[in-house]
Amino acid sequence: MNNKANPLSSCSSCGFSPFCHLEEVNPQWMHQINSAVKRQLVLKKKQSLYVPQNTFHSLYAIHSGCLKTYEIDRDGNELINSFYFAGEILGFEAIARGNYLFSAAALSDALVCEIPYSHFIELLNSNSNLQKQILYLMSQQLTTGTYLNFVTAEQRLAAFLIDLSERLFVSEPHLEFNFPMSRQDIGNYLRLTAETISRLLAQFKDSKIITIEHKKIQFLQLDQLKTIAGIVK
Amino acid sequence: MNNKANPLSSCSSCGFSPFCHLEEVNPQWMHQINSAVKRQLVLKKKQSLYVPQNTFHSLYAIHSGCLKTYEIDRDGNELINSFYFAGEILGFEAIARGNYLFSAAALSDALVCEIPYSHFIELLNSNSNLQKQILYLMSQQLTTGTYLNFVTAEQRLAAFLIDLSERLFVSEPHLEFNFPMSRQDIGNYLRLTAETISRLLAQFKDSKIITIEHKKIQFLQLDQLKTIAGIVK
DNA sequence: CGCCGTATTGAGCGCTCTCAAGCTAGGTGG
DNA sequence: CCACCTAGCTTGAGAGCGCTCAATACGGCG
Repeated sequence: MNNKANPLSSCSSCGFSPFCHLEEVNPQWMHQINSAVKRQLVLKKKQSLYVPQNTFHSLYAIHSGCLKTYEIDRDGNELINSFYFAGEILGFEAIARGNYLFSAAALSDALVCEIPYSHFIELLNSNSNLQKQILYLMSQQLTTGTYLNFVTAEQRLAAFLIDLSERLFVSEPHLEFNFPMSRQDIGNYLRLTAETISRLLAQFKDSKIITIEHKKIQFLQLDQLKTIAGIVK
Repeated sequence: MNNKANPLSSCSSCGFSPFCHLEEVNPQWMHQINSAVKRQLVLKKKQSLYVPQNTFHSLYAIHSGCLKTYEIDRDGNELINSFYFAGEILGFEAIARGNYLFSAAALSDALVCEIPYSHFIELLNSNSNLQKQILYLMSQQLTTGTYLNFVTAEQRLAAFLIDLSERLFVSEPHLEFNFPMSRQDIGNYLRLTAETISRLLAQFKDSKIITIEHKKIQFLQLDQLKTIAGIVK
């Protein structure tokens, strides 16, 4: 892993900025947050950020790029626990155990900010608004990926696609985007095979619900997709 | 929901005490925690604690009994999100959204303590050790129920049984215990049918891995069960 | 251009579901 | 105390969804 000489220039370019997403960006926070970041790490595609054997010391905020956390089961299957995109934070699950539960690896070239847990705690103690924000973020993580709950493959994939479109662009959801991960990764996440993902995408395409060409997907009927996902509201 | 006249007498009888599990019980904490609890609620079996439409105001600590959180999908299936046992806290997932994501209902007669979120926040601000403890608890919740990850029904059930035995008795895991929930509930949680649960339990029994009679289960070969669950270490 | 990882597509199998019938335990009322 | 009732559990037979295995096509990158 490479260290960057100049850690951070501004809050807006910092992956730690989700702390600030919900409220007006506060110059004082910016300073506090920036000082909590130890260094930025440049990750090449497929490069590992941490493995379960590593003792927990730091949280990581994603500045740019995508990562996955995963474990390998007894039979050699890669079980992806979660995907992480720009502005999201990895490592919360390690607080309780003292070591990382999963392996984390980059899906693309990525830039992540390391936040030592001790700095993080100090930061929380110094600012009760940040504290609320952290509770908010952790709570949010408790609610993400709930589509693994769903029973059928169709439902899971539809819900995943919608979630993906919402998380890839924090500002506004896009109807068209590129998959940051392979069919195999999607399958490893949804507990389906790459073949099933491929077949389902073809099926959605035949039904005119999406267009898809390689990594590029476009939603033609978002409502229909939501119906399949079981998001009724 | 009934209100009790006398909210709390001592920390040891309080469901909020998981805050204190990890470190020496501190009299000062006890006082702070007890004052954060608004009231205790007595729940009858099958009674509802909250539904998704309810605005989020409070967290709930389970003093005694068991609860489940669930949602009903488009096709009418009850998807259980999580089970909660004595000493565990419900509601963290609602912090981000502002309302509860799931319905919560009692699996048995239960006693829960209501902790208004505003009290909770004050409590955190007043005590940085409690703050660490909360991060610990929320982190823990990020790591529970990971066996839904597993692919085969056998694996999921084995992992569920082990987790259950560890969570039902905080002090020391028991090899023998009674199921607090029905086969149907287990199935609704693991995304399997009650019939499949029944068949798998019979299969484990035939393999001399467990004994089972109605609600009473005993582990004969915990190692074997762990192997099936894929917990290799 | 040629290579290799990734994606698509097809055929057949197996695990889990569905549907259905019988069983058990516990509760209720006479 | 017993007959009955009901919800939950068990067990069986057949169907279907998603998996396995395999062949082929595609595309990025040297």
